[in-house]
Amino acid sequence: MQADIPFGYGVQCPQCPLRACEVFQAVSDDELDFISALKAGELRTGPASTVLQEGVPSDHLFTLLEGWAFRYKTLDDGRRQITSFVLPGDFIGIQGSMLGDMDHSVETLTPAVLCSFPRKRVWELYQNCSSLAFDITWLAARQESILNEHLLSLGRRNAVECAAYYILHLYLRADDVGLVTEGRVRFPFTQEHLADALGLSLVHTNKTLKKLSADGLIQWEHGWCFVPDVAPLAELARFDLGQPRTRPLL
Amino acid sequence: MQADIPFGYGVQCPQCPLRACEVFQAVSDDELDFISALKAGELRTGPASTVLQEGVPSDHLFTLLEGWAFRYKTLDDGRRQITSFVLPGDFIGIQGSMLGDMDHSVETLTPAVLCSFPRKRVWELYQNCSSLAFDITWLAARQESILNEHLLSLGRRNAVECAAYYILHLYLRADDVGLVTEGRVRFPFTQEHLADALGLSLVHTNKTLKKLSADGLIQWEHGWCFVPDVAPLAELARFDLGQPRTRPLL
DNA sequence: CGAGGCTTTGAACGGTGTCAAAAACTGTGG
DNA sequence: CCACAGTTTTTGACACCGTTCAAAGCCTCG
Repeated sequence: MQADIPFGYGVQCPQCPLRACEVFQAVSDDELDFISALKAGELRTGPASTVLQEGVPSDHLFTLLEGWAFRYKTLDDGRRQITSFVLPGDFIGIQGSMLGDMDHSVETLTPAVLCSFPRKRVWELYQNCSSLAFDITWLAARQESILNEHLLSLGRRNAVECAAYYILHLYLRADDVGLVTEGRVRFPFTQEHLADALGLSLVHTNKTLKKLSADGLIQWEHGWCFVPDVAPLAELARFDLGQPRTRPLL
Repeated sequence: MQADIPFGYGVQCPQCPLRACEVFQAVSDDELDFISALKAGELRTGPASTVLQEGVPSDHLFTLLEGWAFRYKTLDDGRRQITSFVLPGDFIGIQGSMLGDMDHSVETLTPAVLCSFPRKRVWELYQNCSSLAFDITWLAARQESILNEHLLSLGRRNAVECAAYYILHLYLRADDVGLVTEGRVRFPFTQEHLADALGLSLVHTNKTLKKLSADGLIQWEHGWCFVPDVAPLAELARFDLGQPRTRPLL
């Protein structure tokens, strides 16, 4: 995929640039028709906009087409935990349509383009297109798997391992959707965001990143992260490379 | 529900004692027929048996009918993170059937009875019973929500809050399936299990529990936990009571 | 009664958090 | 092109929460 080609207004699903990425499983014509018919429209936002909010039911589900976002929860005294970053191709808002209210919020980091599906028609999808219903469950299972691994990280990895794990995780996901060029990826978030994802303080996150830098494992400057070699990072973080990465795109 | 009534051999789904719990949403006759037809059999295990193993694909999905179990992941040096406890009515193994391999293991804490569904017929379910397909996704979304909250706990709550949160969480889930009597619930696991769930060391977990005890918030002795009052625990843990609790049962 | 597993306690260490301030960077307006 | 304000990164000092190590007590069960 050419990550730089911006989405025009009113992209038709069959021409969706994201589908060109090889991580996304092929869809049949029927499925594509169904998806097209389901699409309610596009949501274009600036950076730092709240797309979904904890405690609020949402009338729409979204697939992020372009840009970055993150899911998070907060404690009432302001402590924030980022539960995951959202990259192009990721599906958000299932919580809202299944459980009623969103259990977390979603905020954009960059200007973003989201493809929206009306919540009311999800049920229709389950009745009329079982393969896509299966895909939704598949995506939920994948998200669960990502959360499990993150939980292992927060609970049992120390700061250095945890940071190494997380950066590698983001790097690989970004690579999947064509956002990595020669080992370089734009990370459009601050160290504070990373700290909130790792469950560490900002200061300690900074020192941890410095350590990874000093060891030559990463270089993170001016919003760009360079990973010279994936292998040593994976070893430090005990990251299981070699997991299958293809997935459905709705 | 009468939690003490043991399951006889070859329980028929319509007579499944679990269904009597009011947390579980009513099913139509059609759905019940479908579930019955899908059921491959029952798995009865002793305590400490591995039901599903990380990295291995599973031919079956299970609903836990009776007993306790837990999901966990490990790092290769032995550090273990318990990602969740499994109580009666919980559905396990979606990862395996969706993603191919299990991303975590599941081990029983007590003798257990599990209702098993062949993985191969999940697809059939999606094609022929969309309401149950929806329920599976619903359960996956709920699990995701539980993991999100746990992530917030590990990342942003301190040891006391985190323990308070988790015990309350378990207490309420146990209550849902009739395992609580007059504020008392059997916790069939050791403090080491709890430590592995909270991401704390065993020693510190013990001291944290002592603190909760000293403050009169809980009493945990000989495998029984007594919660005199839910409210102060919820306040300490910033636990959102008042979330809807009913869910489907497969 | 003995053995093994679990819980409890104390002491010392160290990883991470907090506080405070400087330095570097970004974007804006002149 | 520069000056300035606000944000983000970086650094150092210090406190504290949670870990580790070690050992004692306590249960359970054969």
